[in-house]
Amino acid sequence: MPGRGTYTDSDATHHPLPPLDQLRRLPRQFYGRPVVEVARAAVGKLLVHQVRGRTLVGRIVETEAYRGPEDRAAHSAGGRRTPRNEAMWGPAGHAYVFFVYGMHWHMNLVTGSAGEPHAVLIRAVEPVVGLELMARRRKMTADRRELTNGPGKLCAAFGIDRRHYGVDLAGTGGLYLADAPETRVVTARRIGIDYAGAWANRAWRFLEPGNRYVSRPPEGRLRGA
DNA sequence: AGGAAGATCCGCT
DNA sequence: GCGGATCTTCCTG
Repeated sequence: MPGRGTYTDSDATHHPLPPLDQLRRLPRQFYGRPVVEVARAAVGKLLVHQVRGRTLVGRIVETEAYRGPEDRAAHSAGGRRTPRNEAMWGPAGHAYVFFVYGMHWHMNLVTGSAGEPHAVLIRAVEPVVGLELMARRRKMTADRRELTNGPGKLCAAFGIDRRHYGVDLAGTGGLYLADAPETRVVTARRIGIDYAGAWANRAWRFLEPGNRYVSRPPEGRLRGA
């Protein structure tokens, strides 16, 4: 068993991280900025889920910014406000969780000012703590990159679903982001939104180059963010 | 009221 | 690489 505030060998990554008992929850101001800025800043930060005495931590290695109502790729495109995407209009620092393809959950960070339907999709994390539980939920061994290398996969591994719709990440709940050192970030086109016309070409995907948990390597030459 | 599509994943070839 | 899974939401494509 790991001691308090330490990582086990199997949990260790090659990145410098704060001790487990000193995780600093990111404050609301982190989210209350322009969505593209938050998407970039979120890469390298820690996704933490503490529930029933268990702690899961993942290092965010890939995000995407969605900026409705102009952004045609966003669920808030055109200002269509429904019970499903309602959380996008809410205050910064809350979670927008949605269900797609009849079986997958995705998690977003609501950003900017209330009334601006902007959000950051968390597309991939590098597992850091709680790999055993993640592996059990994902029905695979903990050494595989498929554990958390996609937006639906990481939600399955972390047990994130409808129960987390709208929760306050900057409050006192068990789901939140924690601070971690900056890392290298590059941009790319967003994935799976080819229907969005010119908006599909925006470089609003942010990722840590070379990280094996990135859902899928970007096409073409990498551009620094 | 009905159908189509979806910010995906998985297993098979 | 490809197609099927699976189901909620939204618009009538």
